[in-house]
Amino acid sequence: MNISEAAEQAGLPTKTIRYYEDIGLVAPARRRDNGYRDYAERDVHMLRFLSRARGLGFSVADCRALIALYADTGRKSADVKEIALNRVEEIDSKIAELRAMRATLVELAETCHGDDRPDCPIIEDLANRSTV
Amino acid sequence: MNISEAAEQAGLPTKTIRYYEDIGLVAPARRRDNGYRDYAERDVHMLRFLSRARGLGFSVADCRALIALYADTGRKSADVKEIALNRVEEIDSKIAELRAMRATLVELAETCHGDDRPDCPIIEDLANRSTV
DNA sequence: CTTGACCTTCTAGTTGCTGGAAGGTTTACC
DNA sequence: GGTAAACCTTCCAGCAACTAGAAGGTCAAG
Repeated sequence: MNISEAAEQAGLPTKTIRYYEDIGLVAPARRRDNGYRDYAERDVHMLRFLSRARGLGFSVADCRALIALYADTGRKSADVKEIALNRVEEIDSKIAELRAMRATLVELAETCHGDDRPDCPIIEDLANRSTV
Repeated sequence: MNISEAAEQAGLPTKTIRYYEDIGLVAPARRRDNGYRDYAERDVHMLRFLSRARGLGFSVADCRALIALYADTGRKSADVKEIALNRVEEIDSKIAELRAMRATLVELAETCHGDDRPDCPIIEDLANRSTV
């Protein structure tokens, strides 16, 4: 099948598929006589795998590792689990960071009357706050 | 004062300060005879303002708007508040997205025995999950 | 007078794509 | 047979927001 159908089935833009091939995340696709890429079910399967992993926030580097483990039928499930749990930790710190930002912003917004007057505690705070 | 001292006081790397000047986020610094940038308290104040705004996750584009409002003594506090509240919304959706990812990953990791055996539900899931 | 810590500009790399240009191919329709 | 739309190809540029490094000028201390 052509790249656009593979793209639709995998849930990825064609550009992204070519990009993944470019950076060696997937093997170069088979080519037809006219030079068009030709995808088989297996290829689409792999692309869908990538689409999901990326959707869960795994980096391209993570994906490389996951693909290697995917292909390695002698893999240890512990290796996969470790990557997943690392990702959970990353997510946790990101959430904590966002929550802290949110709290600060809400606090600032609450003390701002938000009308036509020019005095604004948000601006004040950004200009003068001593600690983050 | 030299850029490195301004950097320290503002809590930004020197590289970043030059970059901000480059993209016109701050006005070009005054120069001394030897070509070195020379910063006054006011400049550092502005850089600190930026450092804090960026630390709260405001984009550089947001910062441009905030700086304009900061400089505009006739500003409406409502305009600033709106930017802050938009940012809160962005943070909320980001947090929601991360939480969803986290839940999926934890669920997967929990069903994975995580030992030397090759069968791994995480890999299985990435390969076959029907919906995200 | 030399060493080391500054400073300058410039280019290029990071992550993960995305957009667009310039051109070849295929398909459908008249 | 012609032609227009909808594919496909490659390559180059750009996004955010820096960051790293190279090549070179300057300054303060001993």
